[in-house]
Amino acid sequence: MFSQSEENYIKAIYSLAEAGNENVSTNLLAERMNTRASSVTDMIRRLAEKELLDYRKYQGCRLTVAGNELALQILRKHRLWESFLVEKLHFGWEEVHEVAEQLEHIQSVKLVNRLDALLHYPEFDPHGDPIPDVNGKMRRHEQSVLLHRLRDNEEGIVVGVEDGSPDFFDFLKRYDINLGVHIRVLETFPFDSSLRVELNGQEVNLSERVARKILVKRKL
Amino acid sequence: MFSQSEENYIKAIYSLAEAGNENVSTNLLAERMNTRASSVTDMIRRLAEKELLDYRKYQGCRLTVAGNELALQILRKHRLWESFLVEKLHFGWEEVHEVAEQLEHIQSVKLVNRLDALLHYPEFDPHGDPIPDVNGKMRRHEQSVLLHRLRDNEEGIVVGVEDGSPDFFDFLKRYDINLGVHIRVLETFPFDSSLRVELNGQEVNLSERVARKILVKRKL
DNA sequence: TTTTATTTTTAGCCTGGTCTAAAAATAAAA
DNA sequence: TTTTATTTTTAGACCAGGCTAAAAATAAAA
Repeated sequence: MFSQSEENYIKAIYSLAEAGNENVSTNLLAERMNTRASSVTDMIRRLAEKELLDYRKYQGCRLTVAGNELALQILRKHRLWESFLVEKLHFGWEEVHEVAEQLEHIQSVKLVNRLDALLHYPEFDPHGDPIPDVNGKMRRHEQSVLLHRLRDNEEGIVVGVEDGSPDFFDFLKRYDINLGVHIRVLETFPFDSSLRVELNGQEVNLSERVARKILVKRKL
Repeated sequence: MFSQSEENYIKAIYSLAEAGNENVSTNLLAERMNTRASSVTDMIRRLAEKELLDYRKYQGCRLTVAGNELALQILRKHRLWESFLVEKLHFGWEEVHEVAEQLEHIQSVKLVNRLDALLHYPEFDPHGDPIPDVNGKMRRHEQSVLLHRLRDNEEGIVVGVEDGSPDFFDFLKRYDINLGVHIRVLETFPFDSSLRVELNGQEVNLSERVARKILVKRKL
């Protein structure tokens, strides 16, 4: 149906749009895809041709309904495979992304639905991200989110953790991070994806690894 | 490491070599790959360049040790995925090939070994073909083989079937095919992969579907 | 508003993998 | 052994998906 490259572009556009970009600019997409703006322009033209996105020269692009559906379908596959790798093959959550990047391109509706069933229709993947169901619907995490998903200035209340190792609990104790604690994200550093946060009246820098293990409930 | 296309060529050369072709000719390979002889020549040159096979102009090609190892590794992945699809996702044996053709190209040593463990290190795939172990070693099926694997003039003794449906048993009863019956393959028809066989003193034509469900022990 | 800086697009080239058509090598037949 | 048929290779082209360098459009600054 669509090439791996096309699917990767669609996925990237989806995620950039979700992160707040109405029209995704060529340069932004180029950066995300680790490629050149010229290559992006070419691909965008092809994808617009296939009605997966709307595009006006110099104005960036946005997914059409069909493009959105495709993105959700790929996301579904990616997250189900990640779940499979962790649940059934005992991979660490940090190892699965790379392999899932490959597996998400396997073409077989039956396969992905059977996988879903094998895993008992999970609603969230090992990173805490929601898994679209067979119709592309996601349980929009009204409830808990992993800390690293908060954006600058968002605040959440700790409702759980996703790691039971002694080292991790030592860390939490050191900073008095317990259930019910309020955490506000002040700044995120793209370099290492670490976060400067405010909690218990102090400012702390949390690594990505830590932020991906702390479940919070968003405060609106 | 290697492209999907390259891997598919290696696989095809392996299987043609196994089927008795010392040096695999360009035309034969073209036919198997559903492509043109000129394309094959190109690809063979590239693969020879990469030391996966030996090649002398107009003389066909054969796998090097490295090529053989690669072929076995791909075969291992293919057959483990087929086993997974049948065992864990309840696919029918006839549906799995196409999907496994895609899955066999996923690059992750850890993945395939974990899959192997999940399935408890199976020695044969759902079609009865042997699965290479982590070192590329195959339990050469001294014992039972599916009937369709016999070549012209080979003879086997029925030791089991791989289907429990009433329709299948009706068929077996009609031709008096029971445990212990001797079957000699007289001729195989590439058109539909059906077989003309001699059994119980009669000549019968068996479809591929049937031949893939009957387990026999080879008579030497 | 005009100039300057930035973003985006165009134009043209490259590689992998395919194709067709024609030439060359090998095999079969006379 | 010479001719004819078949197989295989070469030559040249095409497409997807990338690249660089330069041109065009937009945005920012003077």
